[in-house]
Amino acid sequence: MVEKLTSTAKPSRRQEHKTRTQRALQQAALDLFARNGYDTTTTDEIAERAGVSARTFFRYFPTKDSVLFVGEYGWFQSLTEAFLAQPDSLSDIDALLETLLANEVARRPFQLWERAVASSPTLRGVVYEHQQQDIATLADAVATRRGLTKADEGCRLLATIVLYTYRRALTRWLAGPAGVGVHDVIAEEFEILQEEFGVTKSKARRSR
Amino acid sequence: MVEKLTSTAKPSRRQEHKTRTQRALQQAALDLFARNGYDTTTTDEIAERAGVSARTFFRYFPTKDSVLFVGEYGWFQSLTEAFLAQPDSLSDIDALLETLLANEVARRPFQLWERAVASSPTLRGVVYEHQQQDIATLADAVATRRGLTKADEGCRLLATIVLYTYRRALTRWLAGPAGVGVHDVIAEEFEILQEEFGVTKSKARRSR
DNA sequence: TGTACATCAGTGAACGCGCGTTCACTGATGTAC
DNA sequence: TGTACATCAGTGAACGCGCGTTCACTGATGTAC
Repeated sequence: MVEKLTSTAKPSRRQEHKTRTQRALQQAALDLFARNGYDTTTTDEIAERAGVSARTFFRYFPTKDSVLFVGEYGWFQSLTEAFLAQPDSLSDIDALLETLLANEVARRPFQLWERAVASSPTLRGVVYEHQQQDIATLADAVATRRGLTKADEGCRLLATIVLYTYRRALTRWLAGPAGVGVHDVIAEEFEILQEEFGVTKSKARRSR
Repeated sequence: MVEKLTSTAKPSRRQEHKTRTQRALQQAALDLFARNGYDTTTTDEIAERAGVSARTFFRYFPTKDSVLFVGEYGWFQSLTEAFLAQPDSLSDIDALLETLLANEVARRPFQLWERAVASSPTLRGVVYEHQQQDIATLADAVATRRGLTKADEGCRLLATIVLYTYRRALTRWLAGPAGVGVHDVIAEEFEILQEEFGVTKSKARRSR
């Protein structure tokens, strides 16, 4: 019998089924939240759309909002690692810019996600907290790159501003026409940053 | 009979009583949220502490969270006006810095507020939305100062970064020892901004 | 100033609703032999 | 390969809880005369 080999071990039939159920719940939640809004969507609806009983939802997620965030770890971690892998010749800001430019973002899922989050203060709050976490993580990475043992306020401020600028770029990208690449918007946003604050001469390329 | 004159007209006994009740509810909510957390505080408790029946709470506030935000308008509006009143000789950033330095913040109430907001994602989300509003308002003011008819992305980015930097300063001020003035922390924060991003030579004064 | 009526802030009780929990159960998958 | 048992994902029903609403009422304040 041909056995499909996956990454580490064979996921048992049970495990596979569990994973499928979880994914189905998450996808159903994302779709419903994006379409109808978080507050008007009940956990019962999500379960029903995922083809599973209402009770099952809470076997996978402790709270209604957590359905959007389970498994969301790691992506920022790898972004941070990519940042630390940038050549030393780049300034911190340029290294950050390069890292962000190299980061691919899938438009459609991101759009659903943004809509879902925008539909509820609760979700916005949770995302905000994650952002604070991300800022702290990035600030530590910047500190490492600078040879500091611990992030100082400079590292934190830099991380804060760069991440909010990045977020602005992503939001503008989503709001804009579908043809434009993320890269161009990010590059443009960092050029504006340079113009407004006289950022140390960066190699940010002229877009358009 | 001596009549106490207030600002515009005589507030009737009824009106006075209403105002008192509302204030009592808001104060009770702030105290309880800050002490016990938003989620573990019930509207019944708030009403009880304010010396009023449970039902009355919802006569004043449509939702539990709105108790913290009613009457919160205007303060940012006047900050914006103060910004526009700064002399033209100052650069936009310096004008913003001057405005923020001149803005007095009462430590204790602000501390309660921060604790309350920190205790719940829902409140964080609402505050975040208000921040976005404030950023848009400030961006328009910057546009006005620049003689633009409408805020462009430069105005918006500037407003975003300045407000987040301000917020960082306030947070650090609260976390620090009680003796330090807000002004010093704000000035220091903007110096760091200058160092990190090479902001156009500003007259931010050395503190300490 | 005094009386009669109108308004309206506050109350009490009952209810709907959705999140999240508890408990006893079913049936498919996995394992021991 | 086949049988007996163990595990565990999923289910159904009932419940607690707090937010927010509805309705009929009370009693103090305000107003007309």
